[in-house]
Amino acid sequence: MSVLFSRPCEYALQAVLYLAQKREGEMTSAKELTSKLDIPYHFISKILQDLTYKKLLYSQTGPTGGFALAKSPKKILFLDIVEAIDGKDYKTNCVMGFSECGGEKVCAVHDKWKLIKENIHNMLVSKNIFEMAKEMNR
Amino acid sequence: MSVLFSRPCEYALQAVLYLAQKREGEMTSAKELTSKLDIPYHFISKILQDLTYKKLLYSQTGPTGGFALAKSPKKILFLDIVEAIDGKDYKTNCVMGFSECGGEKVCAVHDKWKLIKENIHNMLVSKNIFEMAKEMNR
DNA sequence: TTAATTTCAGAGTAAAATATCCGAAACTAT
DNA sequence: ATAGTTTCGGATATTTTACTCTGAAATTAA
Repeated sequence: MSVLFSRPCEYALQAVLYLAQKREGEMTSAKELTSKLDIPYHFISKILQDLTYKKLLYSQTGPTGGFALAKSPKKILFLDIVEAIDGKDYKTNCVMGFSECGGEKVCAVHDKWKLIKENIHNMLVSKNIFEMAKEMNR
Repeated sequence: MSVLFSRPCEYALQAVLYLAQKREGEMTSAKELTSKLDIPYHFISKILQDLTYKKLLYSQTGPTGGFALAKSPKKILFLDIVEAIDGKDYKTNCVMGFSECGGEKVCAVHDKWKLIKENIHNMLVSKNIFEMAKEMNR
């Protein structure tokens, strides 16, 4: 089902993008996220906790509590989320699964895949999530 | 671990590329493939059977038996293998996992991802597996 | 201070992906 | 014919990923 990123990573991207649409500092509960996005409650909760632990989100318990971005959405890139959840695997692993590929020996599509990876990286850093959230609102 | 294609698909690509290095018509056993490539015996066997069922390989039982490409490696593309095993998911699914993305509404990186997908497609069709196998031999 | 609402932490379950086993059928060579 | 070697088909097992449950701790407001 998922293409390039893990399921938790996809959910994290969706959630962060949702939070980026809120006014700065406003708290959003896991409950709201689960109803607006189509993500199981306990699962998104875990992911949000994880992002909080990694300092990308800020959280607060109690009523009026919830989650918010830890810093301005203008200063957060897609790449920050992706690397927090999935690490850098997509950058290092051979697209054909050859374990040797990368050093001395290299697979048959290594160079082409390298270019594509650069494009992907570019996609992840070229816009901040504030701009992205704004785009999606239309 | 795997980046873009499923594990079985990665294995299939490796196996087919190995077969493409053989002279036309020569049979190769699952046993040989499992020892040359780093793929579990029973698993690669299944994948080869699957590719045989899908007419990409030809097979024969008994000693001297094994698997061979069903047609000339000059007429087989990477895309043929990928679509046989994984289908077209990477072409249709949203990279952020939004189920609505694609029709009316569209996600924040839809256009960029579309370009990348075109690059990937290009990578899968620009060379046939005969050329690829030749390259990798050096 | 109590009840309600939220996140937190850790364990548990379910489903999907990956890998294995086994007995049968097909083929080859002796 | 028979023994050896291979693929075939279907079931099973294992591992990883996705998802859930439960009880506790923090916060808020009445």
